[in-house]
Amino acid sequence: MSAHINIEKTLFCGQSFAWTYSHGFYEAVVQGRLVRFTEAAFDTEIASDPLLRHYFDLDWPYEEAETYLAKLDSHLERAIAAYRGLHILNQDRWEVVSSFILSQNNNIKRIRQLYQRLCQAYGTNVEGSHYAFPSPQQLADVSEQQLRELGLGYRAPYLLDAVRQHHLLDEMENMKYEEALELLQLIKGIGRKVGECILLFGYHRMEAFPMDRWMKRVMESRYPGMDSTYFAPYEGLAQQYLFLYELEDGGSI
DNA sequence: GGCCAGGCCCCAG
DNA sequence: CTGGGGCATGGC
Repeated sequence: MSAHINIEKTLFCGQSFAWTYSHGFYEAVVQGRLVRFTEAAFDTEIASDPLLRHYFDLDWPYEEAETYLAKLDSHLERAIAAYRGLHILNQDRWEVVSSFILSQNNNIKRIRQLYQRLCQAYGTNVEGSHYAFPSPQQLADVSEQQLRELGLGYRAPYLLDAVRQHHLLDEMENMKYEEALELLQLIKGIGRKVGECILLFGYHRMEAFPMDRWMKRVMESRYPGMDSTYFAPYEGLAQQYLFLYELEDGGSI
């Protein structure tokens, strides 16, 4: 019983677009291999694997953070009660960068579609119908027109600019937060919000606080005049709970 | 059939 | 530096 992780919410809360769920199996290609498991098998098949332990972030102090955040106010308390065990994954950075370039002015369902189409069109086949997300090298010779035909729309040139500048992603390891955010924004199509998503979901920077349309609604209605520092040092986790709660519960109660 | 989506670019002021 | 129009696409 390693994990009080909430697998369904963690995989489908809008941080990763790689996962599918059907006939009781969660499936995705992670680090080049097909990962497929049932809820019941998580502890034996996933939690025992060092690489996947890291991917699912099973060794970060979530219980401590949940307890702290739940005491801040009743809205957070409800969100945490509803989705307790929501983890921030340790995903591949390039996949996160690409995913959130696709995310702008888009909805989660369609981001997932575009992500999967890129995998099938340009990624490596891993097993059966499962493909890895294409590397920068695999996308290097793809044209803007080809990406538009996949449905990326005006985001096509943005992804290509990220391909060209993907080397930037290795330079931010120990950079200060605002500095890393500025560097990311050298890539076309990455602004503050997308940059913060990348730092949270790709670099596990918990001080990140992505403000999309949903989060603006939450902040205006529940936390007027306040900013992310209220949630420190767990801004990123608080944000993800509040985002999901707003998205799924319509900010009710 | 409009409205909306994990926004950003670009250009006026 | 701030504000707002325009933007591809498709789900609902």
